[in-house]
Amino acid sequence: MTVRTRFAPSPTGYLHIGGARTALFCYLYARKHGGQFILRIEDTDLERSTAESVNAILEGMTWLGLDYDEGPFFQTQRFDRYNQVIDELLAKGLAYRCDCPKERLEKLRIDQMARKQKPRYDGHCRNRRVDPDRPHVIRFKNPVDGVVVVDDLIRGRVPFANEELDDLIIRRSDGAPTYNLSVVVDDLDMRITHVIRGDDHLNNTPRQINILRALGADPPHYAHVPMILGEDGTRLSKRHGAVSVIAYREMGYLPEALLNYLVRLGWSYGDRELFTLDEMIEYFDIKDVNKAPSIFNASKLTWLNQQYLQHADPARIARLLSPHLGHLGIDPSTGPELIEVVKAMAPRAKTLVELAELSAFCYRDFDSYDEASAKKHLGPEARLPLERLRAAFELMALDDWTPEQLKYTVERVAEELGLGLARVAQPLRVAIVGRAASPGIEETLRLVGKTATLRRIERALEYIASLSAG
RNA sequence: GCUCUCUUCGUCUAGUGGUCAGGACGCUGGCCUCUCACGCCGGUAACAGGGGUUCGAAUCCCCUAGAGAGCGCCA
Repeated sequence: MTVRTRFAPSPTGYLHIGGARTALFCYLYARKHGGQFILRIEDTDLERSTAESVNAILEGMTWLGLDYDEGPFFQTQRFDRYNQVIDELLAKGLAYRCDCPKERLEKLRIDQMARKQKPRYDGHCRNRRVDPDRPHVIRFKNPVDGVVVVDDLIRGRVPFANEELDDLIIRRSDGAPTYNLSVVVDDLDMRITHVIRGDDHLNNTPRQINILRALGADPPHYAHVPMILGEDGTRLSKRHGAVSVIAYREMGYLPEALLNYLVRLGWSYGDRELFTLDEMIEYFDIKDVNKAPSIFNASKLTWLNQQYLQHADPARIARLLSPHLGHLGIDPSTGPELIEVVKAMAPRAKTLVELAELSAFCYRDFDSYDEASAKKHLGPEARLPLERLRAAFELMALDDWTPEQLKYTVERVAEELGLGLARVAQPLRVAIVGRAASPGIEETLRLVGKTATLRRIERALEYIASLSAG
């Protein structure tokens, strides 16, 4: 039997970090076994489901590169099928109509809580005849005794006593089927072999198995992956900052970095930290996933992103960087070749956003000097080196404005003045970049270009003069 | 409250009866060096607690504590 997994988010928000990891695990497991990965949108909650959320989820999946073989399927388009199954259950006496008013249910719950019992439906309508023409819901007749065992690929054997379960609603009074029913029917119809999903569904699983059995089907394999928690150890939510996958794209993260981070959350392969998607597929096994929840650690993600930024194809990074430069009001076509800028700057940036900021000096004059850098390198003693550099640069032909010539020129000026290279290169760097950090000085000069270099040296000289005057 | 689940450095993890408890991120000392980043060498820091079983326990059993999830006409 070929492996078939599915990712089944409900479109009530963006694709979040936890969902993305579940999707990744489903994807990897299917790919590893040469099976199929299916996307299903669980939108039976008409109240909260939105088209925007569907788009956001699709966008997230596409960005991450988690391509699915079938779908997206929408549960709202399968209501007829669910109702057919519900009617079948009804006809076979495996489900029943219930018209218990909400007040009764509410009172029941309060009484049970008061008696320190788990709130459960008491089966009041199990053997009553409820008029089909009056408002009612359909409940599944859960077995009253015995044990359901969830044989989980990650948790192991988890037995549940049927007496802990109650007769859950499978069709609402408005005729819409509920989650537990539609999931079961879909997984069955879509021939899902491995249900890989969040930990929060473990308690639902025995109910679903019971429905499956009532339908005469064998349950699929289950794997419940632990949750991802925020820095404070509570369930990841908006107040922990960015939780949507798309937010990470906006913050300048690479999809492969996010994927790499996510796969290592709850899973490992020896001491290995870096994985390409193909390597993940090769090494991943759902059985190796940890049982304990893990805390989302942004600094490790950032480190991974830097690793990928360092080794990614410059042409691709250039493409991804353009919009971020745009946000800063920079048009890359107005300056040095973007790909050259990327080659020089990308290894020093942690995100695309940072890369854009660090690269801005190549395209426009900076606003002001970094205070500490100016204080350290643009004192009176910087005047002479800068003047000599200006003179030397002025004499250079545009054709000679190459890293080799520039390096030679800077070194020569230092030599002539009997200064260490740092005493010359650093003032120059602050003069043309605005701060004391940049690629090698010759590379920096080349990117800035002759005109801007001379203009900025002039500015630095004025700055130095203003210090002694002021 | 009830049911289920989980528990190794701050964080992600390796470990499946005998290890100086390993790696990674972070933090940190140093080297490299025109600066930054990278890289390299080093440091920091953990078996939740208590009982057993065993010659020997992070590893097996029990209890306690803490954490998470579920208990909806949400998914």
